[in-house]
Amino acid sequence: MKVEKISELTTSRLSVYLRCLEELSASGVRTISSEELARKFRLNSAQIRKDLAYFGEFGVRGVGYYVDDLREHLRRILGLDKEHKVCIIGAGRLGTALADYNGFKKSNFSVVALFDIDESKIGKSIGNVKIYNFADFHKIVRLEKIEIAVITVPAYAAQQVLDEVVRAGIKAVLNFAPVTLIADASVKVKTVDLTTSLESLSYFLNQPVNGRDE
Amino acid sequence: MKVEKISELTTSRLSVYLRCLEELSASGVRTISSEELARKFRLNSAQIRKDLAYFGEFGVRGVGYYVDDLREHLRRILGLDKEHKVCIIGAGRLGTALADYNGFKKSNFSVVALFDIDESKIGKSIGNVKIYNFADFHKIVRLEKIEIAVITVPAYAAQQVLDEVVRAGIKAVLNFAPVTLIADASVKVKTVDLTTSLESLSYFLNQPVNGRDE
DNA sequence: TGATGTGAAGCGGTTCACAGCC
DNA sequence: GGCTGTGAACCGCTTCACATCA
Repeated sequence: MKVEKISELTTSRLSVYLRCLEELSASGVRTISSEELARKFRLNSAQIRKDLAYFGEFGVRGVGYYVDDLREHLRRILGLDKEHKVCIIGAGRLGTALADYNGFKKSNFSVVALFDIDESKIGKSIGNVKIYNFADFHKIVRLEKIEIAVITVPAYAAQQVLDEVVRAGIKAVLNFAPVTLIADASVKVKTVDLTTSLESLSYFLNQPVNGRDE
Repeated sequence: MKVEKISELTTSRLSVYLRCLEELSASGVRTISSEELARKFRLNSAQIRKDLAYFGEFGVRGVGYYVDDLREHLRRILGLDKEHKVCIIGAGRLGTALADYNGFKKSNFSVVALFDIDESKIGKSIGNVKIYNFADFHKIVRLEKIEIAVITVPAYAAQQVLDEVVRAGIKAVLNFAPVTLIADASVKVKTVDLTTSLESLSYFLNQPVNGRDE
């Protein structure tokens, strides 16, 4: 085990490993070697071992890893053993779709608020999630102990929204607006840029040989 | 100019550069140096020059790049000078949100079909986009000349859907299902994994110092 | 014996620094 | 003089290969 800075590449893979382990656990597998895990899910065994070794010695030589044990370790490492409150800013199509998406629940994320500035939307609900006035953002964040913000507003408004999010003390942001956002280094902003993803795909459409899933 | 394999990192940045140039062009800027472009949009000037140099010599020494000229070059390189037909498989919340999203139009993508297997959805429309029976997938792909597929079905169905997509001859896929998909190397699959993105953010919530937008 | 944990090598991408050209 | 295009240096991540240990 090392004391190094962990890259986002590693943490993303931990999330993938966790998903694999959940699948294995559900189908009754008790132990698995890095080799077998790699073969089953198209990963690299050395990378699995190295990623895990950043955080401890979870394996048993000659045996492999205990599936349920490792799963719990990963959940703890990723901070998924505690619930995290999430808000979504921008109650458009994408924002409401995400608010309604059940897939986050098993990771212990719960969407507790939507925000918008459109009077006609404020006060309504999407599923159990109420749409609040963005003017009340700070208050609701404090009240609900929101830790993560998802930004689904138009590009032109995104930086302004992010500034407000940072001012409210939120340290983790998932941004869907197709712009590069600037924030203090103490705030982790991850941008999911669908336009860039598609445009990048478009390039490879015209190439003789293509790559595969990454 | 080199003849090398272009990485997805490069093509993604080209998409970003294009967006920057469109903004500059709209505000009347005629020429720009890589240095200034980098400063304005938080990029790296050497990287801009190197990325562009893979495709030609677009700049003028002592001057910089002609904004409109470079923009058109990038549009052509990314294949955005021609329209690309897109279909979305899975007419749930996310699929319909994407079908209704206008942001792709200016990149010359047009969503021409949604697919589902749910009888109650088939035949309906989201905006101008009709929901078809997935059983008719091959026929509609051929008829509409669809080149790109977006997968927004549940995880358990995604691989099966991808296999069908590949069989229909589609070479570019954007996948939102939280699973690693396996496809032939001639097909480019890009996965946008929201669960992994959030779980990765969750990790950084508990860390003393965090990174910034990447 | 068999699989982990890990130093070392390898590789790809980024940044530097400057020759070359407008 | 100023900025591009690019070889070289650098850096970080991935993969290899093996000493180590249950």
